[in-house]
Amino acid sequence: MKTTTASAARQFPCDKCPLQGFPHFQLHEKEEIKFLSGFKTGELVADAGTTVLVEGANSAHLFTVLSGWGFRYKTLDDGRRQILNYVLPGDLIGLQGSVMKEMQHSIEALSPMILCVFQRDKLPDLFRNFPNLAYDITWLASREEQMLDEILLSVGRRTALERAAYLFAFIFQRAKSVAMVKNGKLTVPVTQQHVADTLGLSIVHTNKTLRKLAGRGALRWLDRGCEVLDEQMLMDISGWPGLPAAPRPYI
Amino acid sequence: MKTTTASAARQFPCDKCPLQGFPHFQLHEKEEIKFLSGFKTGELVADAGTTVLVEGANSAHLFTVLSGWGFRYKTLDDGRRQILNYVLPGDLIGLQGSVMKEMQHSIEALSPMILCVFQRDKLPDLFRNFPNLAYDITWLASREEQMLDEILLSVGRRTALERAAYLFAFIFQRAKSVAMVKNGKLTVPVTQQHVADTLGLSIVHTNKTLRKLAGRGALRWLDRGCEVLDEQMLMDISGWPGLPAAPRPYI
DNA sequence: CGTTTCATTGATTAGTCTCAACGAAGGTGG
DNA sequence: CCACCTTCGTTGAGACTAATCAATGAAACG
Repeated sequence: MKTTTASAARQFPCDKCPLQGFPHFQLHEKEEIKFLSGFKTGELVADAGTTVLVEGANSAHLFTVLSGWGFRYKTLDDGRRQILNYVLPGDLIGLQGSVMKEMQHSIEALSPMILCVFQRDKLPDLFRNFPNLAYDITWLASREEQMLDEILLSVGRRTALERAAYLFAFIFQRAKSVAMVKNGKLTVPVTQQHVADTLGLSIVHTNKTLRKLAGRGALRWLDRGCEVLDEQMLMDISGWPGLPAAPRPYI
Repeated sequence: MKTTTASAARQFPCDKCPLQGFPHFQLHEKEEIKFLSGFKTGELVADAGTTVLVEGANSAHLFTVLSGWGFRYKTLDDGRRQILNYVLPGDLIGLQGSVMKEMQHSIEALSPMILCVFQRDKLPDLFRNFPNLAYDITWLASREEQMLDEILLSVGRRTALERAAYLFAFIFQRAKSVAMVKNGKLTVPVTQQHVADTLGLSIVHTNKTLRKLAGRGALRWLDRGCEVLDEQMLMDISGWPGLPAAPRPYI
């Protein structure tokens, strides 16, 4: 397991945060940006395959993803792994570690990532002086919960084919909202092992399920990733109505 | 489907909140209690089987459970149901409906419940003037996320027997922390259909799995509920390390 | 006293897992 | 530059887990 590579370079001052550019992202007040500039302690560049946060660590910082893909996961003692959710630009990670005692899950980079690093001990300060930002954090926590609800429904009650279709429709829509979809197409940088650990299936059965979806033209498997081709077909197969398009905050 | 029964009677003023009595629950400041008294609009008494919150409703209030059992769930179009988590005294429910546009899940009472009802539109006021309470809400949202992480790990990666053992160990510990366990025993007011919809299994297989656990003496199935007998055995079977015993807030 | 809900059980079927093997691609070191 | 190794995707066969179908009994209810 690779360790994270820290980088002191700060390429993105908060008033030029790259997240500002995304369509549904709510902008901050001047005062808030000023505070956030101090709240932010730097940037972390993580290579693909890197573990960004480890379960059990309590020294965790708080991060916002500026670019790249990652995933949250938990493992059982014997090594069985469950991927809980994927992490995309705009997502806040490490809140559990800040609010509770320690992180109960790990986070790993799927692609090179740039993370905005916040100072955990200034969080009370944020709550005291910037109620709107505090509300934003709560909003983001609620959203994560809502995503988990839907993922749990899927893993618990959908068939393998429906589950796989849901997963890629879901990822596609999330990616679309942060401008990662180019020309209606998207390449998700995962292996089939990742997909298996997300869906709660074996890797063999995952392969057979993905081939079915590929056979229908819903997606195509590439070198080391999945190209989503037909969002609508995936939604039809899974019976998933899609994500509501609402304005969203970020920190 | 029964509808909820509203009750105007207010039996519990905030300074005598029954949740104060529980061991790990953090107490509030006087000022906070004063605010909460205004934040609270009344109490809701729900009978067993009653739907407290419906998916899609956006008029939802915010509630804290004062007593009784409930569960959160989602359903697919064809009726397949997934129970997401159980709801016990001290839990805050309806936050998704307050923070996002609308609820994406429903909540139903398993036993008679008493809920503390809050006025959703005063939530910004709370964030503005009571940062500690705002932090508490975030804490509770984080905790829900953490529970969901663990449930998802279980549904995705544990065997049927491990899953069932985990479920009742988990419920037992949560119930213990709010003094619902008497003499080391607990009766959970669920049917096997509830258990099946929690574990992502069919009802037939759930029955066979529960009989195995009963055969080993870990639990006993009663009239309409499950009596947890051997917490340690359930933890051993599931390989679940248990809940951390930390002080927790409530609203 | 019929009706409904819930738990239970056996038989059969379907879905998924494990085992095993192999090919393709990429990386590494000699 | 090539031989070797590793990772990843793929496929088939057989075993096993869990779903479905079907039927029954017990208790609660109106």
